Amino acid sequence: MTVSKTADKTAEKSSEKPADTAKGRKDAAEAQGAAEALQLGELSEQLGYVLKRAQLKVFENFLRCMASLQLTPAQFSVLLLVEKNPGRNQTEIASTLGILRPNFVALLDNLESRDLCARIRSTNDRRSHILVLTDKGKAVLTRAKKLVATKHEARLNDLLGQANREALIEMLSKIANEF
Amino acid sequence: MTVSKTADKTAEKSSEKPADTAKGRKDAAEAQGAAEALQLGELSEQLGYVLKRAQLKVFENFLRCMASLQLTPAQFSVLLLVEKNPGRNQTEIASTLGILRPNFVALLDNLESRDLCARIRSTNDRRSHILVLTDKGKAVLTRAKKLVATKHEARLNDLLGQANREALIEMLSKIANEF
DNA sequence: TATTGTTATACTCTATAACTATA
DNA sequence: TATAGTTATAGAGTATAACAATA
Repeated sequence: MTVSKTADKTAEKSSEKPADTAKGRKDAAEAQGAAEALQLGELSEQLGYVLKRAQLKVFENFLRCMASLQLTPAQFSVLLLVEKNPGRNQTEIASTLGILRPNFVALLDNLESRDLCARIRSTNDRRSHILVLTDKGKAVLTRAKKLVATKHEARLNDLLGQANREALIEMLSKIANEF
Repeated sequence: MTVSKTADKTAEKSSEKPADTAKGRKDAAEAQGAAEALQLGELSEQLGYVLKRAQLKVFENFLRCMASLQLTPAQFSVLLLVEKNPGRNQTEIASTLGILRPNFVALLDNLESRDLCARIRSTNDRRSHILVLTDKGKAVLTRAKKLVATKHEARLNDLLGQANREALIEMLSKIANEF
């Protein structure tokens, strides 16, 4: 455990943080000695509420599965997108992921400092940086995909079943794209 | 529009913020002149990715629907939980929602300053504050529920259908509770 | 003049430590 | 000694403005 959820600053600090992000919430829920659980009531039917709680759980599980590679969901998504779209610049990769250009700089600094991807000055337009995966980046991404498939997705399949998992992702995509 | 996503500081500032949280992301995706969309590839099958994007969309829609009442998802969840569980203290309400006690103080200060809920010193244990909704709080919550039902949930039903919406919430609850 | 990458900065959310008043 | 509410504070995430280099 002890996954650094952060890890985007230019100078990485792989210090043993006191806890995964999960800890705080868990503490919050377990602090007092279980004095009769509260009634959630309509809250358990609120889409936003269950969506947010589910998202937190999924990200926590992702971080645990990726602990050996030290990849956050955001970093993994960048690597996936750069692999699938080599030759694109920072603006294109960032905006596709909903990351603002200023915030993408530190994230890329981190990946580049770990030799997972590289900025290449474009010859066509010398303002832009083309992004590519390094050999190490490709290797790490391959291992990351395997971890996601065997640990992360497998867990979800156990919980929901293959068919439900696909239906879930389809509905979430629809919400993300059309809501 | 111009919903202040924040609104938790003790002294509320209902200044016209430059933009809803959504704007930044939208700008990020539309900034450059649509130079051939990128391939999402495996990203569109990643649970965490679609979950996060869907959650952001749902929260944005929630804020728009609640603009007239100026209630955030977190504030709405507190009002719902206090209504359903009157006589509970701050620690119990906060921990059930996964909010840490220190962070719950400003949130409550805001609701109390708007006369939506009240802290009452417990007679049994003078350390704790019992939480209750004020009459105004009950009235606002009633209106909020109607807005959620007629605008927010209705939108989701249009998009997915009633049956799918229920299946979605059930799956998300399962993930939130068992993943 | 407009755009790319960048810096600086601010605000929100989340997290921990430590104080106070009560128990 | 332990707990409830609180304060102070720090770290990530996310947002905007503005600058240098380039177009």
